[in-house]
Amino acid sequence: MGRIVETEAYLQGDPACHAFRGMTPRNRSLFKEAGHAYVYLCYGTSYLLNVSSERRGTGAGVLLRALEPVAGIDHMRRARKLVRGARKDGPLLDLARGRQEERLLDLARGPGRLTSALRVDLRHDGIDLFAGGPLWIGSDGTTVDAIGGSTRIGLTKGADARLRFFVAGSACLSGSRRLNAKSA
DNA sequence: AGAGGGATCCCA
DNA sequence: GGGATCCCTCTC
Repeated sequence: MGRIVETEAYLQGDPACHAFRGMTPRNRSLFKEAGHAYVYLCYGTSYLLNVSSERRGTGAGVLLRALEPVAGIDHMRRARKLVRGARKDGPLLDLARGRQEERLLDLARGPGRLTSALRVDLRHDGIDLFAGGPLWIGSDGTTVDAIGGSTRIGLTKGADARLRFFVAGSACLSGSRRLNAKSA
């Protein structure tokens, strides 16, 4: 379990949004009612987790880019060591091949690390994240002092839109120092 | 900063 | 069916 500290919005009519050219087999979860998972494989190396954010039929979502680990730290550590050896056809567990222990604050810092730490993959694509399922989002009532904003990371199209949002001052943010300034 | 990695989707 | 593209990560 972790606290979401960094997100990016992908809107209707946004060239960077996977739904920009309409519904396809891959992106169909983005068109679900707000609150459903859209998971896809990025660069052949990382699963990325998004949350659909509009009414059914409108393709838009929010990418979850970083968590501050809260509970289940050991599970995350173990999951993060599997990245290199985890294949569909092979055994999931191969701790001996894992890298060295990772810093707590880095466990879910970055969208690919986040899914790696939580073991999110294509099985979670399309599920309702507010229905008490195996992967879920909720509130513990925590509030934050300030939300920062910046341009989104890793894009060519739509790179100027300031649609990245983060908990100002969090130690668990991905992105550069400059982008993580309160208002970059 | 460079390589790896694999699915996806557009346009022949 | 080819090829550019991609919401990244790790290791050097």
